[in-house]
Amino acid sequence: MTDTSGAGIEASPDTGSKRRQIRPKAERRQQLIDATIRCIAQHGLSAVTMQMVTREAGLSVGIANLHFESKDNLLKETLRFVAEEYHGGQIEIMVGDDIPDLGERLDALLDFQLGRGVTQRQKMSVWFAYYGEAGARPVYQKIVSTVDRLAAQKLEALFTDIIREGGYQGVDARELATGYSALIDGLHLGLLVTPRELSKRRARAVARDFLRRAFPRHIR
Amino acid sequence: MTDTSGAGIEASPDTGSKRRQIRPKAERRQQLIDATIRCIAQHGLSAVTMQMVTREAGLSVGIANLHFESKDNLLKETLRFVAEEYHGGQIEIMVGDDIPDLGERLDALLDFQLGRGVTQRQKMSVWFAYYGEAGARPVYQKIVSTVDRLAAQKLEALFTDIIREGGYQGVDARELATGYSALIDGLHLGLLVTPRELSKRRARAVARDFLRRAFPRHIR
DNA sequence: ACCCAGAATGAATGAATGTTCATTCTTCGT
DNA sequence: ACGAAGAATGAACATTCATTCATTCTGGGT
Repeated sequence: MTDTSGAGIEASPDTGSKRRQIRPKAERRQQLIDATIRCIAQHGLSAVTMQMVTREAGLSVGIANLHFESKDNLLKETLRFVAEEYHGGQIEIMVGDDIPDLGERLDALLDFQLGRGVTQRQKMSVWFAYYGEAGARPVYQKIVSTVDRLAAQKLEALFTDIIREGGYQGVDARELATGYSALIDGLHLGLLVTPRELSKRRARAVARDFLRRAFPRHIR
Repeated sequence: MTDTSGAGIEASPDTGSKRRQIRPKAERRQQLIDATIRCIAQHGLSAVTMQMVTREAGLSVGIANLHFESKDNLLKETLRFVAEEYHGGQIEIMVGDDIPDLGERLDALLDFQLGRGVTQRQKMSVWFAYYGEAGARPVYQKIVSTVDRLAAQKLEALFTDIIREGGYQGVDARELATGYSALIDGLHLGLLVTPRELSKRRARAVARDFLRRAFPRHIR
């Protein structure tokens, strides 16, 4: 699914209609999660309040505790959603046979990781907001590492295939995969914290450089 | 005070002394910043309270507002301290003439970045706690990018020297420096969030691999 | 010995926030 | 048409936290 489009992340609440609407639980949950993402991106995790989130979603305060038991739980579920969306997208590219050429598949992966628009910046903010708390919250650590480990395995497998196909010598797939993942994370950080110094184009160039140096016969 | 609650990793200053001590302002400020670092590492930035910090420091609540005007300011000054300590250490290694050999200087830099001092969970936690909020707080962004830019310049200069000395062809110092910095940041993240998957030793190996691939005549 | 500048204290205050729940409203099956 | 199930509301409540400030205490200078 190439179109994730952020579900309703950029949509604003219905304007004017004051009428109370009844919708199924699953839809409200997603609506609240989307609002939470927007709030975290705009105000930071530590400044997010329930009132803020429910107002952003165009709903009343009580509803958050109706569909999620607590604020803690809402934040937890929001992290789970973002983590699964991000890693799920990566994995789909890596294991899918849509792109038979391995070099092109690498490029598609890079596009997904560094190529998106404004929505991606929101997700990045959320991502690192949780990372910041992960040191003190085992719950967050567990959610992230679960999906992370799977993505790391798939990346290592992809690299292994590429190494075999290209006949590259003296290269360890696991070590390269670790390095590439860390590089992408670091570039995301740079884009978030020092956007003035690091443009998206330059970030892509840097990541591509890493891959080219490792797999010269596959990239460029 | 009742008890100085040795929860902190670093030993607290005076244990058992209930007597009120008068110390110069600068000393108290540092004491409070240290306590703030410990609290953020243990409980997360969003859970830190003034009461928590002052108790950790073995002082009363009022003192924090005496030496720093507000909680916001205390957090800001703590970030400034951590940022300057980290980047200052790097810069000292990069520009100092203590190590004339450029390859060895690179190794020393790597030691500093992934060795004991920095990779302590405490410092890492603090670092990324602020990164997480930086997307929504321009003040944090500015503090980090100010020191960050200086360190990036020094790193680029060091890489330029190495490229000249080694006669490496087709390598851009600026791009390499950006990549290396991002890689180090990403590895720190991995050490913090998924310590089970990424050991300190492996992180060092990955970073060294990056450098070796770029400067084969200087590393190993 | 004695003073006093200013360092340190912590109970009190008021604002902000998460959670609850009695009540209202919508929808859908019959 | 109608009633029940349950979705949605938001005022009220209890708690927690940053900040204040009247008061106490300490140590160096005289």
